[in-house]
Amino acid sequence: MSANRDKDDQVHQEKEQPRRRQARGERRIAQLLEAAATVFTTTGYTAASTNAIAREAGVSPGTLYQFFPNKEAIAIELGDRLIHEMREMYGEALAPVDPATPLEEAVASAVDRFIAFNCAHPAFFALMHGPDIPGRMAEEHDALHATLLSRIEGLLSSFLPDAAPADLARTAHMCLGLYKAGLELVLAHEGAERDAYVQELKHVLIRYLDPLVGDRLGRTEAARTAT
Amino acid sequence: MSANRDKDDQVHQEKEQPRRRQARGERRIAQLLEAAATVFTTTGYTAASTNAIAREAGVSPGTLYQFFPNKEAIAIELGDRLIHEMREMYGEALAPVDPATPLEEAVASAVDRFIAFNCAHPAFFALMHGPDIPGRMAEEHDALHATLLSRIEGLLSSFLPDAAPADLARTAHMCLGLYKAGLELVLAHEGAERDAYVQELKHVLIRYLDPLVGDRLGRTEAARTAT
Amino acid sequence: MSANRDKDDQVHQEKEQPRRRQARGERRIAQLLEAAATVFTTTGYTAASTNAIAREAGVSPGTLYQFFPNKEAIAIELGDRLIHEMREMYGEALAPVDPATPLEEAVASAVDRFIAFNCAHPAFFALMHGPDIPGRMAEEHDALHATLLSRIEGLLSSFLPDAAPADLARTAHMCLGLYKAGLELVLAHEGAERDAYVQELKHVLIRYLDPLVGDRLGRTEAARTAT
Amino acid sequence: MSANRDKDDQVHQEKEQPRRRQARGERRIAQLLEAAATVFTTTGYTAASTNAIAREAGVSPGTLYQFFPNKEAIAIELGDRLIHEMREMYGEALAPVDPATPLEEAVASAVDRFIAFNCAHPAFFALMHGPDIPGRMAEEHDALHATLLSRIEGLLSSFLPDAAPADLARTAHMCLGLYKAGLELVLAHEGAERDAYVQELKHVLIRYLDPLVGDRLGRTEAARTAT
DNA sequence: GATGAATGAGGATTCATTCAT
DNA sequence: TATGAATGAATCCTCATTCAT
Repeated sequence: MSANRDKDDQVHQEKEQPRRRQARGERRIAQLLEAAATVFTTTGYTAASTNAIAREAGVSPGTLYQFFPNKEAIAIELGDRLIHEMREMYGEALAPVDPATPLEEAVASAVDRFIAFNCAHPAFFALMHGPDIPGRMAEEHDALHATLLSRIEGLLSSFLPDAAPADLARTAHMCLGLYKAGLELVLAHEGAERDAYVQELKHVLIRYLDPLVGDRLGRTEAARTAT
Repeated sequence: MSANRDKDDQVHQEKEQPRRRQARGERRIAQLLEAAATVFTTTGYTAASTNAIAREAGVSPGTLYQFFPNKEAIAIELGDRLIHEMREMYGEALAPVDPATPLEEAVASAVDRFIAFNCAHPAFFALMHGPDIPGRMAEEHDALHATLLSRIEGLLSSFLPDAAPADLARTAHMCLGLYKAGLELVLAHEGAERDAYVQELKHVLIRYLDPLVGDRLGRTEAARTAT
Repeated sequence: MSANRDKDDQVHQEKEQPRRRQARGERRIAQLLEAAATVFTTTGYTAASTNAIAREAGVSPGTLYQFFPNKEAIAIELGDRLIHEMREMYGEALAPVDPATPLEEAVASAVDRFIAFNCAHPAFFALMHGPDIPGRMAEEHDALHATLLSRIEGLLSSFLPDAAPADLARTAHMCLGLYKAGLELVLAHEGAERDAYVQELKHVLIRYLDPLVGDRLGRTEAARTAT
Repeated sequence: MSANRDKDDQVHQEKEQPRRRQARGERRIAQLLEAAATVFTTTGYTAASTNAIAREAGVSPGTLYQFFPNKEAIAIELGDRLIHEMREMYGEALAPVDPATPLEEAVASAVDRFIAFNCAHPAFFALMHGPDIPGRMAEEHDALHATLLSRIEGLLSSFLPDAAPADLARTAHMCLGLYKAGLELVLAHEGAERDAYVQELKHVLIRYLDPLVGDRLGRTEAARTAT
């Protein structure tokens, strides 16, 4: 709840008692988004039906459409909130980092936090799970994607201050892709095996990035060491 | 009515043999699979409808069901054929490799071939594209997945002869995941950018695997060199 | 927005209660059941299609499914309502009867009422009309059947107080079977011929039951008299 | 195989080798009818599909339609053959009987034979199982029905020589209906319970008919005795 | 005759969305 | 606002029947 989001509370856009109205509305929206998260997680985004979401939220379909113009909008808003929550949890985390931090540590911490967040908010995975058709990115996922990318870019830029923007963007895309791939495997397993996959994912990212960073100190040693 | 058809006179109590197909049927099947490939590619597997496939093939829905009991069966058969074709193109490629081959070269070649195959058969991507919900792998994708995994394991085993089976399997899973992630990015771009992504994907895999191979000769040097 | 609706403000976490229906919905249900009755009567249960029922009711297929999960449910509800109506018309009729009533009279009255009811509600016949394959009783008909049987057993038990339960059940099954058979013939004819069949049906039942009752007074005389 | 059916063998309707052709055709027809019997028995007439029958017979749908113009025709022909077989087994059974035979005996014997026949040819039941809609008798069942009725009338006429034709017909209809009702119950049970139902069915018929016969000797005594 | 391919309307059911109350 | 009713096109799939070979 940073400063720029509290404004709504102060500005009365409508006459009457907008406070109460909005309060109830907010609750309904939260209710619906929670339900959506559950349904997305359970059935996947595509298979999720608006009726199912409304039912899960304990409201009528009509009510749902009072707050969201369509299914996509629900996904978008849910994504926004998740991003927001992420930001709250980790600050502008993944954001520029003390350049002195070893890459290893930065990556490991980022992965751990990402994964923790995903486990806490399984809907995140469902929303992140890209387009069925490469190239055609649906609006829902788009926003989420863009945000994640920019955050990853932020992180990377502190390690690769000299990289060309295009290269940075590409690297960020790669990292996100690799992360999603790893996450899928992580979520598909449990216990020790899950931990092992987490470890592998870290290796992948560290080894991928390490040579790009290269000349910054003697960090390369780390990447060279096998499991 | 050639001689070998008059046998009917002796009343062959025909058992439940796989009904012999006519040439026309074989053609229809090919046609339907081609149509399915198109539709899967265009809309993704989940959104693809059997009616759409039939329409694309220029036949009635009933005809489709004469050859396939359901959508899943189409995906499975299409997957089988693609795998088969892959095998024909590359032999038991990706299969064990001359251990003297440098990792770099092996990975680069495998990626190039995989990608070439995917570009030639875009449906492959649609079929490979995993489950919406992690853990719940549908039968359609399962077969394809299993085959790919075993091939990758084959390739890896020549580089990691001493790895424990569980580790080998995990590594194979990772490689496949990474590959799929990279492929998505590759397919989402064109021209020089696409090539750049191909290169990145190779880096990812090589750097990920290199330390695991490690002790085999002085191959590590390669991985250390940045783009 | 009357007072009792503002309670929402306290956020009643509404559980999975049987969603309260609106009057309109109740009307639609009645409408749909009426339509179903018509279609069942016209085409028979098996051949009746949900789309046909919806069309007959003048609504879209979707509307039908808002109230009934499937065809079976329609049949069951219709059956329930018919049973209910029957009970209302005749009280716990067919239920135990003054033991002094002559069998003849009891049967005649029961048959007359049953037939009158069937003529008023022809769908009853369609629903009663058993399984296509003996032994495999579908749920729809089952409930109706069971109810009818228990009512017949009730009637019978006042005449056969000493019968073993198994015999009573068997006799009830026979009576129901005979009744259905007779009903079919009755409905297939009109006017005087119909009346004649009604008479025959009564004879059949009376004569079948009379010897079972036997020792109760000199009732046997009746059965001995021919048409 | 009475004399009037062997004629086909002697009369060459077509030139060529009609013998072989017809022979093969007859075999196919028999094959198809057998398959139809199986399918009708398994799924009921309405639910039986021509494709299923062809499959069961091990031939293609096309072949089926080479011999029968439609599903109905199959049922009709199957019914005819069953009737024919019945006639062969029991001669003009159920046909007029030595008037001295006690009614009891005649009915019991007829029921036993009918039931035996039904158990040997379960398709008979499926075909006999009347129209879903009273009054609308489909052609398939019609023929079977008519034949059965005329046979029952034959039987009855020896017991009721003085009955008006209309009464005779009505009584025959009743008997057939009662029989079908009883058969359903008989087939729905097994072992001792089945036998009990057979016994009940006999009682029903005997007691129903006895008073109609009445004046013929002292037969009434039998009917008066309870189980 | 025999085959298997082909049809296409029709079946049950779902779902995003809109409407009347 | 909130509700539940209403929609209708779309989904997968079936089946009696016809057609080309």
